[in-house]
Amino acid sequence: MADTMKGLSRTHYCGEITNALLGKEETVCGWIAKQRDLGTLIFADLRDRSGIVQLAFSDETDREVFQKAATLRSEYVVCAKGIVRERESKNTELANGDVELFVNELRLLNKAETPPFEIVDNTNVKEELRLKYRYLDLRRSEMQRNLMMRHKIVKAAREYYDSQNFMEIETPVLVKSTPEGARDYLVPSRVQNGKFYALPQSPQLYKQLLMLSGCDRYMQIAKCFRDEDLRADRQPEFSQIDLEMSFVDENDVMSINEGFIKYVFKNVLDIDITLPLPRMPYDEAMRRYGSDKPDIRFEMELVDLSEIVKDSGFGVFDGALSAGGKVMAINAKGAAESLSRKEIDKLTDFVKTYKAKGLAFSKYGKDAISSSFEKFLSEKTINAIHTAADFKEGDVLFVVADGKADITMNALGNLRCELARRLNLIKSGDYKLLWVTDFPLFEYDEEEDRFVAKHHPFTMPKEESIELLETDPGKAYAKAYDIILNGCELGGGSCRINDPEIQSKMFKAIGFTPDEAYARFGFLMDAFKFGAPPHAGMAFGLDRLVMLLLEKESIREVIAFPKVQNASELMTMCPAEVDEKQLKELGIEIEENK
RNA sequence: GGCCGAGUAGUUCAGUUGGUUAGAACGCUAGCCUGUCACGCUAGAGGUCGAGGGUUCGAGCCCCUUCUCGGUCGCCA
Repeated sequence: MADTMKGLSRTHYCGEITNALLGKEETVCGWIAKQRDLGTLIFADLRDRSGIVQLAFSDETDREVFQKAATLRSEYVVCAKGIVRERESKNTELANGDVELFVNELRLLNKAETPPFEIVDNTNVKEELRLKYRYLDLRRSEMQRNLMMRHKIVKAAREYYDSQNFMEIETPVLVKSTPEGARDYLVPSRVQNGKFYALPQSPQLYKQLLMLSGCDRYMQIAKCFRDEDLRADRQPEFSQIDLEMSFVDENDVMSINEGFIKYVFKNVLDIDITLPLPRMPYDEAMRRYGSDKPDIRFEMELVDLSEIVKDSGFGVFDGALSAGGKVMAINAKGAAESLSRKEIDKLTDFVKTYKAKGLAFSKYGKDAISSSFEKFLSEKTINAIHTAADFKEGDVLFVVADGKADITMNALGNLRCELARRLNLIKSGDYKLLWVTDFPLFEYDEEEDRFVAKHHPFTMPKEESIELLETDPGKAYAKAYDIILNGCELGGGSCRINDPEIQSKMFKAIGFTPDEAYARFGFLMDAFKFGAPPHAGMAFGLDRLVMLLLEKESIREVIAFPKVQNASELMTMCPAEVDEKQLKELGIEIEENK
């Protein structure tokens, strides 16, 4: 039979038992992390979310307490009352390693089975097991730290946006499905058989309507859902710091929200961010970094060789250029020694995953250059390439040529980041932020043979692009902006269309007939007839922000109960089958997927 | 849907060319131990080698199928 806490009440968290309390009688609660039985002397480390305190027991004082202490095992739940005293030998590893609690009353509140893995900080247990027993994993101080960091960031968001006159408003979780964009999670309606709600991919339409309602400045810590495949930084349900503002343009939105970033970094990490953050148009980001989310912690920019190798007579280059593509390079400075021929070959496979057909290289070793392509080029061309790329002894030059410029840039952009990892160009604790602006309004969807909105169909085109909506949509640019932290998209937003005329042109450009547009977004189009203010907004990926501030590789480390790659949750084992009765009520029959 | 990687005591791993009874460390159990804190010492328990099939005199190891987890491409307005 377990003890109760009757008559005892916790006075401090374990980590709060310090030498400031010497000589005082205090009561602590928690889980046994470790017990060391020396025969007539027993020590036990007691852990709670604040840290650890050492409990000490001697058989010379209270025989009963001592015998109980001898039965303590890992993860037993106890409450202990005792006197704070100095240790005879100190533990410098612990913040409060100079004191211990000499216990005179011990309550065994609950026993525990031996846990499937040791609950220690530097664990290397497989993540699968950690997730199955997530409640045990979360006992680890590292995970407690992660959750606390997340809490602090959410708190900072509420504080900051409140100080800027934003109002937190909840929007519905059961919403109408809008087939544009990501796949929706669907929720069947029982009351209306055969009909479905969707879970929101974002509160987008509601927050725009709140602007129309005169709320002026809205924010919400919003749960969002997308039924797409997972990645290390992508979960099917995730949280956004979502906001929208009226009577503003993109400059106002960027300036208010970089203020939030500054506030978070100062409050959570005590790091000063210099404002305003740099801004870079999308086209420049692609040209210089091969990415719309450039990591500017390191150089290694793309070099366009297209002009230099024009008419070079080398089939690979000529073919790419005549198809309208680009020949571009990056110079891995000083990488010649660390990159073997074998590793360079592996990098060829790496760029192939981004649809590049191959990877040409030149390696400038000691006094000699080995190259996969220079033998096909004239000396003059070779020299021009070396000059353009600043190719010197010790460098390795990588070249990609493709008939599609996007493929060349994307492949090199990803290669650039991969090389930075391999060559250790990225320092821990380095945070580099920027805005990427002026995104294309549309991208062409080959499969559907039509333009689709790159951001979403309520994004305001740049003034000079409005007439292109009807003539040449592919050349139109949007009043959209992303905020990038260390090569990761931290958030993004746009100015929204508040003019019904522009909105209908927009729908037309993405191939919606007026009827189709009305069927999907009629409520919004109707609303916009009643005086929609100019408005703009954005959303931050909360999980990603926490992940980046903690320098974690996986978003799962900062989510209490995350899902794994096949979108199941290993602790509760959902999704799961449901009762026949439940299905019947909903009028749903399951058909086996072939 | 495609590609790549991993799966061997509770945990993390080793396991040679296919060859005797599959090992180590930590954890766990028991005993001893007065200042430990990665306590120490002694002893012990613990294995469907992810699963199924095949090749072989013989499979943890080779072949096929499959499951699980991770990474990634597609996908993610």
